[in-house]
Amino acid sequence: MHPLAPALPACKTTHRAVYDTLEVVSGKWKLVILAVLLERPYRFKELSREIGISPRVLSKELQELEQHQLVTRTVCDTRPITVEYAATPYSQTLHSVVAAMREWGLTHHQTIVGQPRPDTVPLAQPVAKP
Amino acid sequence: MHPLAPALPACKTTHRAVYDTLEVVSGKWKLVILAVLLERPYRFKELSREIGISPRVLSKELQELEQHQLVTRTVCDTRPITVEYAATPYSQTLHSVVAAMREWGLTHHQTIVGQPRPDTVPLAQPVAKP
DNA sequence: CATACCAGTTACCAGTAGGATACCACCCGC
DNA sequence: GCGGGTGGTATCCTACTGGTAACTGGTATG
Repeated sequence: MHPLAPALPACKTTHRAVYDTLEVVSGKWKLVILAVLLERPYRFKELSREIGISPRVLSKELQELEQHQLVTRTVCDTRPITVEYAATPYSQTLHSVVAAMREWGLTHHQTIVGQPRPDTVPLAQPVAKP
Repeated sequence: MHPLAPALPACKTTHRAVYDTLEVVSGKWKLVILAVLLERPYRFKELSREIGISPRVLSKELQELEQHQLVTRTVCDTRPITVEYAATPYSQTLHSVVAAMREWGLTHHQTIVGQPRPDTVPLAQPVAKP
């Protein structure tokens, strides 16, 4: 499996590895953001609207992801200047994690609710609060 | 992929599914506990010592996992009574998530630190506090 | 009887994650 | 100048996460 990994006292190795991963992608949003960015690059506000996260929090999350080399931030020389966030090659290594969570979330939702999410519906934004 | 899944407006579907998953396994410990329990059943204190989590928090996490049908709690009729926690068949469906995080954690640690974790060392418990 | 282990529970408390809201600077079209 | 788009920051605040410590109640061991 991992050539450098030693005798593998399974439990210790496993739980520490999972713990290490969680330290990087902890919190309510990091994996969600990553999941979205792994599909295609997004701009800031676009991302904010897409997943429904306030700019303050999004900004913080993106900075942390950038520090961990999981996303890149590129300023595009357009008028209105736009900023594009994209998943890095390194974050591709998280793809299996995200994919697994995606699959599980889909089937779990059906297990609980008994029907798939109404994804294709016009999906009125949570309501733009009158 | 999922027969019931419709036209798949990829982004929405993905981020919601990941979000759903995170609602179940959020927090610092749930996935760690699950990772360990997926290897074999554990008793309460055993688990507590293994991953270094206080009884209060462990108790709460286990209850939540139980509510989500991800672990079972069985009281064993031994003297000192022991309680065994085990992963349910349903939690097996999370195995790919845990496995992916395990793998990522292992390689990530090497990427950052440059060497694998010293797993096999005697691994003095965080120090049993005198 | 004292001590120790089991599986928790309760009380207390600090740090923070994350939400709401407002605001800034920049550029465009009108 | 005004309104609307961009990408954020600043401020404030609350609820929750999670840690420590102490305590219960049962059984076993010295």
